[in-house]
Amino acid sequence: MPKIKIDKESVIKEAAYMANTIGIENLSLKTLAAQLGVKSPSLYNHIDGFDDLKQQLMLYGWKELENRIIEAVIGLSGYDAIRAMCYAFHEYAIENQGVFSTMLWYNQFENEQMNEVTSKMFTIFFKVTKSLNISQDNCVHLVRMFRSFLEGFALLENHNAFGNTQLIKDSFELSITILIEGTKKLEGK
Amino acid sequence: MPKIKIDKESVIKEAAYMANTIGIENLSLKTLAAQLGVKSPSLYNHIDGFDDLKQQLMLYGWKELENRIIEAVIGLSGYDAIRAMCYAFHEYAIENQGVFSTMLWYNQFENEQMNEVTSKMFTIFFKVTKSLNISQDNCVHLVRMFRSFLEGFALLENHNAFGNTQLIKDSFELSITILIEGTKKLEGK
DNA sequence: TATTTTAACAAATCATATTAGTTTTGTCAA
DNA sequence: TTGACAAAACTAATATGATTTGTTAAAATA
Repeated sequence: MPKIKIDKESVIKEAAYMANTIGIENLSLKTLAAQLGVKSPSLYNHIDGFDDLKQQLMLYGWKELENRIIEAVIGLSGYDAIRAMCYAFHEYAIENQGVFSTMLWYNQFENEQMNEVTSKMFTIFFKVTKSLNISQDNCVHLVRMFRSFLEGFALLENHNAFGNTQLIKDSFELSITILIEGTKKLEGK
Repeated sequence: MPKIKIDKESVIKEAAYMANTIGIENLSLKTLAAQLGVKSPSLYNHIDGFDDLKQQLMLYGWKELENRIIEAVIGLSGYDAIRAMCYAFHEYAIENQGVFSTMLWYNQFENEQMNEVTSKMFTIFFKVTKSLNISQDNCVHLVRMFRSFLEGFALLENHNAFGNTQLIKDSFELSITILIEGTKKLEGK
């Protein structure tokens, strides 16, 4: 019988899948290894332990999200582009709850890779806001504002912190509208 | 020599202190017990395990924050009140990082106590927005928007996800201004 | 084919949470 | 004052999962 073969990519992809389906809090090296058909020590040939796995998941997620955002923004500009990016962010966060939670939690690892991957993502945002005749400083503030709102909203929604499910879409829509209206006031400043 | 005596309150307070100083991820029953001068099994006379402890921390935090918010809003009304509440929220979240992270993470426990304690807090917010001649539905959306932004911003700031430290206060200030300006557009709707 | 590398494995170790059962301490009623 | 009792500490044991170590089999390379 041939040995089961895994590699870094399959480990991370399976971990992402499991995190999204059974929840990040139920993901362990033991269950992940079992799912892959190996024993948990074998995972150490591909990752550097449990914390490293979660960091990999975080990087994986930011890259995936970046792709989604790039796709979403194609052919759009200005406030339409901003709105589309926000919706793409939200959609990804809701559809990939497990991975998204690592993206929230493991942004504290201030290494090269991390800064690179998130800055790359928010650079797209940044470029759009700069096209709106808003000062560089204010663009930084705006990106932070949108990012804070988007991460906070998705976190709360994923944790069922909002009551009525139906109204959540309305809340998101209205919030984005308010943020964009507010942003318009910064034009020329 | 008399035995060391602890009770539920001292356990939770010490846990809160430790979470805020050494970080929630370094808090364990072992270290907490050591800090209190007892052995970890003794803690089970006062709490129901580690998960319960974190849930208690979460409740403790929301109650503390509620008090801060109430204090902050005294004598103020309308948008001044909203602004003051936002600053109080931010200040608490930054000064109590460990406890705040349990408040973010453990809002998924959808039990009575939890709903009660957060709804109580956001009811204050809610009352202020209603005084602004904004429809009930839109008040719900607004509270969610502010909450999302506030939790997201503090999460990111606490995790050093923003670069330049100095500009963070400016980002917060500008963001609140934008949110409030946007809110004004809902008056009469 | 012979050698080297890769990566899976079993077994052992470590850390922490948790449980079970024992002992100490203080309280309160007889 | 004393003896029963309850509360809450303790020790010892168990369970689970991460991690380390050392072994081995398969695959790759020369």
